[in-house]
Amino acid sequence: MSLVLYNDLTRRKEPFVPVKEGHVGFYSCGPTVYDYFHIGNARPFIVFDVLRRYLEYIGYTVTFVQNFTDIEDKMIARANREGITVRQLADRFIEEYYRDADALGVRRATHNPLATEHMDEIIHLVSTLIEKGHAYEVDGDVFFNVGSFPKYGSLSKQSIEELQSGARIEVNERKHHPLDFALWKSKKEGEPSWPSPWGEGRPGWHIECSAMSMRYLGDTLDIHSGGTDLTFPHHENEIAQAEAATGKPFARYWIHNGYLLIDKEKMSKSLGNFLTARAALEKYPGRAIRFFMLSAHYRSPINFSEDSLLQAKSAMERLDNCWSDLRYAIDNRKKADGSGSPEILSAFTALEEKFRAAMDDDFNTAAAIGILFDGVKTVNTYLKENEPLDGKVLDAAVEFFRRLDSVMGILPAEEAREDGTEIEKLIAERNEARKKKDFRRSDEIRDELAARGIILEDTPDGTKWKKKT
RNA sequence: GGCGGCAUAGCCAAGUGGUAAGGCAGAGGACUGCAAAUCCUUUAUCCCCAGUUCGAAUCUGGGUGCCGCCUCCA
Repeated sequence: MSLVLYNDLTRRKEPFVPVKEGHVGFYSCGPTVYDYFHIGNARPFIVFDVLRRYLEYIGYTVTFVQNFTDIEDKMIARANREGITVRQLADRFIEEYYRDADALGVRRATHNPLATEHMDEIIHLVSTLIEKGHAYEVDGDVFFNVGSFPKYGSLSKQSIEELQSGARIEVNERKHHPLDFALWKSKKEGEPSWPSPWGEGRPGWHIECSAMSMRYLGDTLDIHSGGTDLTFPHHENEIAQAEAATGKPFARYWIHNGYLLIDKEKMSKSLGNFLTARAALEKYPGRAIRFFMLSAHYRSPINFSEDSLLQAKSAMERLDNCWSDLRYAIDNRKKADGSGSPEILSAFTALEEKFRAAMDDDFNTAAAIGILFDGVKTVNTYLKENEPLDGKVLDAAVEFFRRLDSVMGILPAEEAREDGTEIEKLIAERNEARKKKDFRRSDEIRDELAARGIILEDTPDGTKWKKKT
């Protein structure tokens, strides 16, 4: 049993074999930091974070690189509009990116390179392309010569002619061919620029990813990922730039996540039908959003809706309840270290194997979540039907969830237990009242706590409390 | 015009040849002072048609519907 993933290069599932045994170089296209990212952008961040975690879970050392595009038309436009520099704009939204990504449980990348900090690599790559006859300069602009790269179109499975026939590209007479794209743009009034052999200017959008990915991961990456809308032209162009320069395969596996739809339509900034992740996070817990994203296969489209998010939230709460019941059992319920109940221990082992099989099959997170819930059922039933509880089983259950969650990242963070002295006092008072059958008073206390977001549960072993999600 | 995706219960969603995971919601029951949580029971023949096969949601062909890429876009 080993990892198989769907490679867009070949349009089929392939066994995963990295260039260097035991190591994975993984590049994922990151955001242009001109605004908050929207919930559709959040999908690749979350989904590829899980892929990265899974690769680590099965033993790989992963170098995960995700860029920030910090120089680009929209950056310039917005900075000008706000009367700040492009640098200031980038700094601000990089910070905002981290804030939202953190809230969504996305682990920090190994490297988050910035285009503006890799001008040497970019210029060097452009120069190489010119030297090798794959690019040409026109008055300070440099274009990639698509005709010089026969493989062009191989990722999107389109020939140059086909791409061109449907194209809605503006005619630019300085280009030799309509599909030629800019590697370097000459400076225009009011734009930041960098010196280059072709004069002052700035890089085109596609070149940074080729330059920076190779800078951190070598000429051949193991995995390159991004949203499916990047397949053409962005990724096609990345391949052309990199392979024309190095003569080596640029990335072994190309994986693209499906769109997030809203009202059955693609969510995008240009359509204006977007919801920022920030706004979504004000409405739903980050873990619920994450759960929602993982509840479908990463290549399928998913539809974002109030209802979907509420469903995800309820489902997540079932998981949370089980987890907190388990912790409560360990802290408060009598336990004995017994034989370890072999049947249950092996049930956990079997479930983890199923989890692995699901994830090995092109990262089937939806199936993986199903297995997580099989674990929930196993634990709940065990907690209900066994007395005394066997410490070994409880520990195995915790271990099971911890291991799976190291990949999924949807369980609540281990937070320092907050001081519950006052809550405990009220609970004691309520239980006194209950003993005297003064249910009016006891319900009053329960309502009072509920208003503060504390939910009580009366169990045979006493009253437990938890905070509302 | 070229390329691609999707169609599974009220809702979300796995499953890609052997008689449908999981979750949400609903119904009934157990437990509870009442709740909450939990457990038990219960809810589908897989868009349509034709074909291949002993056997198809799963393969083939033809429809229908929805979505996307070919332009900045995750």
